[in-house]
Amino acid sequence: MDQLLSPKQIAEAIGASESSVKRWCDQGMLTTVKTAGGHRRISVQEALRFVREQNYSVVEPRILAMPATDDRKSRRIEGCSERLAGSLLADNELACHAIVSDLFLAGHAVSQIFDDVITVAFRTIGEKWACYEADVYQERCSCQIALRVLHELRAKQVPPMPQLKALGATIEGDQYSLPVTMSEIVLRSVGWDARLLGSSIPFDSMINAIKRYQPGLFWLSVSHIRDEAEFIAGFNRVFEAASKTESAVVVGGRVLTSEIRSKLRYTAFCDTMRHLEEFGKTLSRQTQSVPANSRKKNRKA
Amino acid sequence: MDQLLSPKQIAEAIGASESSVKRWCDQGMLTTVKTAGGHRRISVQEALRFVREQNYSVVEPRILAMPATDDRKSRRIEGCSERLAGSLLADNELACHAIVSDLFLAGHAVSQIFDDVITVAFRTIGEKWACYEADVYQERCSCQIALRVLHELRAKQVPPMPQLKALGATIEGDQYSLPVTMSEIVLRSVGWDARLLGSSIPFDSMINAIKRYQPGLFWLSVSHIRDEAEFIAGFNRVFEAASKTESAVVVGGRVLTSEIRSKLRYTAFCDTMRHLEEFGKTLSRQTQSVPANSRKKNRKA
DNA sequence: GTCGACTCGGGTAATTCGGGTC
DNA sequence: AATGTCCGAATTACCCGAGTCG
Repeated sequence: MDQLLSPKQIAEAIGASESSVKRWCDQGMLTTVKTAGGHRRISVQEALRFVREQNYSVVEPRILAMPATDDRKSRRIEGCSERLAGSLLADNELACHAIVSDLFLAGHAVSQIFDDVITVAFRTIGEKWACYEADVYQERCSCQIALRVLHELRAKQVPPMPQLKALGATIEGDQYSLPVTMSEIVLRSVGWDARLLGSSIPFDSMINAIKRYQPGLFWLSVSHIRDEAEFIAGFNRVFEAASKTESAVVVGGRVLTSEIRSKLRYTAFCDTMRHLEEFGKTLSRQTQSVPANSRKKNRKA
Repeated sequence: MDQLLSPKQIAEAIGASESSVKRWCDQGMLTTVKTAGGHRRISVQEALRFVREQNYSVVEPRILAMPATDDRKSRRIEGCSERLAGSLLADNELACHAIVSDLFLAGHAVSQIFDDVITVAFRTIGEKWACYEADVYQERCSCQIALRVLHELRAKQVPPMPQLKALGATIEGDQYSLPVTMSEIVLRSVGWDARLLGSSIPFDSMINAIKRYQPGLFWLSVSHIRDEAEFIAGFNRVFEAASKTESAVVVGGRVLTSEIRSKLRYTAFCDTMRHLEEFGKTLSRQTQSVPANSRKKNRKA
């Protein structure tokens, strides 16, 4: 468990430059181990000692603190879902932010981070809950933390262009805001000006919103259905309204069995965030090129 | 995340000279951390706390990552609720952030911003909704925006000290997350390490959380009651559990009529965020001074 | 063994320190 | 009493070709 960290990681953790850390090592303020090739390696304990004593300062930006810190592995997707689940259950918000933000900065697509890390972590938590190893409040508290992480991620995205409107919501009685928020961020990552109406929106209100905004895309994340017949009827009314404004309708959610889906009319069903990303990308290319009388460049590759 | 700034950057941000900042640091008016080489570093939150308390004006808000406009006019509370309601209904998220940031920078207490601006704005929206001048989706969409604004505000607060634990939640069936999130921020502003469990938490789960965390304060924001008798019974069970761990129990919410309140046992009922702030301040002084065998200074003036 | 990412060393430019003075 | 400016010494940040890690 005693991980060794490189000067660069230490530098990131305490918000200093790499060369400062190297200098501190060489001055003996920070005890190092050397690899065969002469690279400096610092143990987590030593780093923490340095932060606390040598220098009465705080570890601020990153993980250093509690969770088993990581190597370049923090840039890899593998293993992150377990670490995230652990940090969520341990109520370690800082670590959760660090895990996701590292992956994002390393260039992973948000859809991938969501599918392979966040969704998996919450599946793990859900299983523990089913086995009575975790309480409801832990799951809810984890959701709160995750929402804050998502908000921060959203704030880091480049602002969308306004000509590609998308609207999203969950149906009445469905309070699960995590998936629908992830969808919003995924769509924004591929150029849509996606706006979340919110959770638990009545079908009639969705129709009003579609009429007013005339979005190119309307998405619905369904995690809970109160009344199946009512849902099917309401949903198809939404689809009709969307047809009139030529809005694509995308649905997702694991409660939508193929049996239910067979009774629904929609433009696309997305199993994963990756699917949604692909669909959003394709549709935006079309939407952009077809009515684009004004000769505008397609956004960057 | 929360990065550290040098005295020069702080000086630039608030339009003072570098040596003034250094002096303030040395006098303890600004809490600093030091690099191994003895250079001062100040966190963004600390800088914001300082300008808020000392009524300094921020010349370069971007350095402190604030979306503020900081016109002189926008520092007054009056008129802000109307502007906020307008910006929310117009879906202008940036403007909403700016309104709140300006007030925050100008030094208004968060409790005041919540009571006199955000709550009032949502009351306005609610009235429009009742008169069919606004749709459900607008109200929900406004909530989404407001939640993001609140999250950002929360991120700008100085991190709480861990010895003052507080937990909060809404009861099962109550999905109104705005008031309970505002409560969290208010408590954090007066020194509590407040954590929101989430919305719609079953009473049993609250009791588990109280047993595990043993918070000094437990708060409940009640915006909707499904079954009155059930609520009263469940709530009083929570109060009992809280008594065993000597946790204060605070409730708020306009659906709690005096008739219902008469059947509840609690430590305090708070009508407004200001009340909550006052109560939180008083209780934290007690909690802090009573078990303080270790002679520690009360947090600085 | 190849390869991309990281780290080494060392040099240089830009900041910051502390103190004294206006 | 508080602020702003100036200074030599020390510290930190940025850069880059060669070597190392995984």
